[in-house]
Amino acid sequence: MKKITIKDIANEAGVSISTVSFVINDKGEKMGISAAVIKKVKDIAEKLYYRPSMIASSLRTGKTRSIGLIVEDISNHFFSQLARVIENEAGKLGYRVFYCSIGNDDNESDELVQSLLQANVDGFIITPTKLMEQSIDNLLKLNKPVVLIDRYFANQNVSHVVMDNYEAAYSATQYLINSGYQNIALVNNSSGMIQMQLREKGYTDVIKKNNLFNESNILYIDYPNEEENRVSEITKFLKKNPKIDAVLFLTNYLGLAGLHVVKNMGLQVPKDLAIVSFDDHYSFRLNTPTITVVEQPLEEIAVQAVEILMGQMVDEKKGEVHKVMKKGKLVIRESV
Amino acid sequence: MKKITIKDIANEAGVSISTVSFVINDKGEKMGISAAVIKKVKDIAEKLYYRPSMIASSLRTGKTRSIGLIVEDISNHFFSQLARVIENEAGKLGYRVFYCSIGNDDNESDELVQSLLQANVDGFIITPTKLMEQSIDNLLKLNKPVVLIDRYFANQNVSHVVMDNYEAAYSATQYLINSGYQNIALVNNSSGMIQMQLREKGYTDVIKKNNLFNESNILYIDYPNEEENRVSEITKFLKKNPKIDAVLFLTNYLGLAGLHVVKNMGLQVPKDLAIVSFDDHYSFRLNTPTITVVEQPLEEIAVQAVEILMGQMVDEKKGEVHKVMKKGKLVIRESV
DNA sequence: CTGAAAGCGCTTACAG
DNA sequence: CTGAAAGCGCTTACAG
Repeated sequence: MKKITIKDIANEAGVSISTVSFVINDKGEKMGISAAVIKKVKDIAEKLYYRPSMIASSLRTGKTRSIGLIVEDISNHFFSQLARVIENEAGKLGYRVFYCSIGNDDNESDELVQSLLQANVDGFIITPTKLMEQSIDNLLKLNKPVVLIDRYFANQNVSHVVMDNYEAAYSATQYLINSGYQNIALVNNSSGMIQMQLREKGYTDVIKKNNLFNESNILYIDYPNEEENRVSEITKFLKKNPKIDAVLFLTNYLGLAGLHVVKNMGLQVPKDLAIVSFDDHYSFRLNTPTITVVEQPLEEIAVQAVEILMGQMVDEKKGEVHKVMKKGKLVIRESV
Repeated sequence: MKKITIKDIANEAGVSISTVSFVINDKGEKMGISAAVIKKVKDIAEKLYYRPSMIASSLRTGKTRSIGLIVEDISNHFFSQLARVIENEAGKLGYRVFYCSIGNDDNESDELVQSLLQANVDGFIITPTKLMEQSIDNLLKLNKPVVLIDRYFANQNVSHVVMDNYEAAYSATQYLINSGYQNIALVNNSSGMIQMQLREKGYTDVIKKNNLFNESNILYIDYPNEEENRVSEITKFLKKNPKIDAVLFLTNYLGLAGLHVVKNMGLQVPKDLAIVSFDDHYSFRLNTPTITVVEQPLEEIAVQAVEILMGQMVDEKKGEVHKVMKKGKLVIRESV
């Protein structure tokens, strides 16, 4: 079965390929093609199961109707959810999404960008890691629309959609303080990424305001890292600081490691230790007790990121930069 | 910054575009191009940051060096793991992977196939759902390489790589019997897909052999379905059949719903109820007690699926059909 | 109202 | 050892 092209249809219909192209792209009427011809062409296209070649049309127009999505790790629930919503949103608008994960080697991130560039995606949505600032600058130079999500670079003027991390951490910590905890620890990673800094700052500010600050209550876990190491680091940390009565974990995998530790050490939550984690996860809802979390407005973030990106793909709005913050939601469960 | 093409390089180097093309594709030596010219062209390409247009080369060659991957639901851990390994394997061979999820509407599955076809993928890896048999037949007619994973259609002669579901269910059930359980329930879904049938048959055969069969010990949960419904169905089922002392859950999301039920009903595992589930999941390892599971050889399945697919993409092996079964692994934890 | 033709950026058979 | 040219399947400015 050979591939049906626009030419086959033109032959069959006895018209030129231009006419077929106009009809197929629903420009028939605009180009003043007679209703009879339009119908004939459409019927034949259907009869022959004609599928336009995206490749050929991309080559001609320079557009692929696709966007590249680079996330930190697609196997992390947070990112796979995000990806799913983005795919849906983009799909509604007729855009395909090409995913990829940065994985563990930040050095490879520019290669991902290059390969998406080579695939000629029309725009990018990225959760950037530290080393990507340069890659993103390059995209801007190439005039490629880019929207960052989850984090961004403070000194770069690029559209982004993120949660209000400072506020979310501030509220979560405030909630722990209000619940009577006095030695509230923080578990962060060492990535230094801006969203992590802001979360830490939210925690620190409210803790200091309440005169509860204690530097040794803060743990940084190397990033990236394996779960085993996270578990052993947190265990060591809790053993060394027995006065800690609550912990705020700044990402879901840190929180999950925390649950393992609690389990291993036989601690009672929240009696021995209260827990709040950023990002929701299946295991947080299933755990006994269920875990209080800061839920990110994933859906809103994804929807708006796509919207902004689409805006940047039409010429008039090309230069507009939108910086959006969405509020997180403290989901109160049983762990505090 | 304009797009650099082969022509720019040819101009700069003072050679023809053919020469450039040969060099870029590492056919320079074979075509007898002088080492000096090769070096010159390569240097210029690098200096200008030349990136070949995949689109143009695809249009010309008819190959895209990409494969389409259709999974049941990318947000399910099992499938996202599978996707990740497949992406890695394919990546090693210079192939890009386009994912998509069938989601909840089986009727849309043919559209996914069509859109991947339109994107001109060179081959397909699919976890088919019931309604896809026809779509897959179409792919075969179009001479597109296809490898099915996780399940297949009994009457269709298509390459596939699956776990030995019958054996895995048989062993898991045998293990429950050996551990002294007498009223072993089975929770299946109503999809009727072959892997589910085989798992059920493995269970049934060994149960009958031991004279433990009881039809009311088998529950079918509508497919597809929401977690809440799964939880309430399982709850009703366990309440109605109080003699049940062990349950074999045939997928990870059934097992997870089962854990919710156990939690809600306040049952002690394994004292009140022993549990084994198919497919591993983070929550199974974190749960107290940890849950015994049938782990699928994900990595092996993914690797071999890619291997077979690649084989089918070279002409000589085009027609070869490989049907492969891999053994599952019973991971013994604390829930039995 | 419709067609002939150029061109997107490549690859490759052919010629010399 | 290297180049001129055809062609992949489209879109679109131009002509009539």
